[in-house]
Amino acid sequence: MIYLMTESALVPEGSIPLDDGSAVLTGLHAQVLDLIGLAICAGELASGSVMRIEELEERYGVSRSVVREAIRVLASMGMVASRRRVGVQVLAASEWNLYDPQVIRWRLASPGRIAQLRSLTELRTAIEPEAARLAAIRAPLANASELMGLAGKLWAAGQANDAEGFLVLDIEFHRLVLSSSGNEMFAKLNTLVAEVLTGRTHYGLMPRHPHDEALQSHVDVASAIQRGNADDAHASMLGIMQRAFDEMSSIWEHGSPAA
Amino acid sequence: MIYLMTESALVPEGSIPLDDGSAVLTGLHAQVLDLIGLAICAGELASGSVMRIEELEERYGVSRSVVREAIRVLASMGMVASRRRVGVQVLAASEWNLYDPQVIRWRLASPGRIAQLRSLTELRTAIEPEAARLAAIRAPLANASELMGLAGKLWAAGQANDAEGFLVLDIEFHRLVLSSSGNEMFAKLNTLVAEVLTGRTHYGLMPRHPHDEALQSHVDVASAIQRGNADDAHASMLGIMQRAFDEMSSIWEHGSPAA
DNA sequence: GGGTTGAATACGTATGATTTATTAAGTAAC
DNA sequence: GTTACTTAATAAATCATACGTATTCAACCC
Repeated sequence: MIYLMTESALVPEGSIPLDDGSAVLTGLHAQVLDLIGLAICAGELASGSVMRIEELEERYGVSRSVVREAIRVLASMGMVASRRRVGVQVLAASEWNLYDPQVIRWRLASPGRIAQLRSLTELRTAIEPEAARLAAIRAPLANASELMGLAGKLWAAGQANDAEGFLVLDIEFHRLVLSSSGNEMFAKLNTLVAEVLTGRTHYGLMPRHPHDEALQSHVDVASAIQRGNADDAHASMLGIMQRAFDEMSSIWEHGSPAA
Repeated sequence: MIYLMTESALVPEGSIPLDDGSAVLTGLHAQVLDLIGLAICAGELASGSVMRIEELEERYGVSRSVVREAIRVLASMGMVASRRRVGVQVLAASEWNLYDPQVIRWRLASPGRIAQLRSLTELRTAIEPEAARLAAIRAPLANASELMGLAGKLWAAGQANDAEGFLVLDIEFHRLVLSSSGNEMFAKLNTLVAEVLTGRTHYGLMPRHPHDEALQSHVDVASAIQRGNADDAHASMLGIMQRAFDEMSSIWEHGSPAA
């Protein structure tokens, strides 16, 4: 039997994000959902295996309603399917909603996170240069100025070897580019990008010291957006992406971060 | 009070896709979820408005568990948040999981679908050329051959003015390119692309007769992938995307499909 | 006026009863 | 032996109800 935390008086139900990227799960429903989701993504509950509601009630020591609600959410994520007279069946990974923020977090917390970071980085290579191009065309002046400011601070944090500060600024920079694209679908990928940046930093897939060219490219992106030069913005962002991909590749092929 | 269909003996719980793209919703849970989700996307339930569980029970004539499970799913999609002593609050559209297939379907069924098709088409412009590039590098020979076959049939269907046949083949062509990219994140966008292609056809945002260049571009993409020429595959797919975007733009600016 | 207390409220959780779809075994007919 | 039909077992789906618990709001006191 797995014991779960009871409600605290401090926070509303659901998940409350913490500064370090983790979160407190309040409410039995959210906790059970998290445990089952993690177990599936980690492969502990293999594709095809079935479980009964009653079995889950006992395992987690919660009531039917809590389990059922968690199962419904997992079903809407394509992770399980529940069928009468059979039980709750774990579906193949090809069925999962890989763009669901919760699924992304579960997979990044599982073995196989490296392969996922590779997929996500490839996705970024397609998205972010195009977002930068659109931002150069559509971004309000205020956003462009803020991007310039962020690029400056990012440069400073890189020079000062301030890894944590760098990460926060980097996330904010890319978030602002995505939202400045004026396209809701691009903007929605900001959580995905933030998870990738956090993940590659925490799992040692970044060079210990950011390369000067990477820092300069961020300035170039911001400057191109401010000038309204779409092609330059695209090219500079593409440079950032390719460098990020190469850095990750070389590190996971050689084992440890380069200097 | 809204009356819902009772279970039929023909199909399992959940949603069963139909040939025409629609689906039968079996199970009270799925029906209630669909009704509320649609109402929110259509703007009938405005952002910020609150409803009580009991109120929803009465409106749909179902029990508490059914309503609660639907609400939990909507909460995981970022569409509502339920807070004690307040009720269930509809969240702003900026919080919704726009990549959830169900959310995409609800939004395409709502007014404002044109704006969404525009966003989605812009997203395709970023994704599909890159997917074609990767497919040229990674696609198994069998996939490349199948793409060539599809491109041929697509060309024939276009010449024959067979709109329905064209749509089916077009969906299959783009699905195969995405999955041949070898990237799970790209592959997962096949439902999104299928929805866009279906939507723009059914809402009259396609030219009545496919342009010859568009048909030729599909052949070019398939051929480039088979030759392993990444840059050509990228360029040809980009051509398809830009033409699609321009066609949609000109139609919704002038009102009716061009010849 | 500001902080504290307390009651009202609506969600959260637990549980038992009942219904319904589905599977699989058993049976009869061919 | 295979097919078709019937029946029983099973587990999810639904309903109904009770109780627990956080949050809000207002009355109250200092």
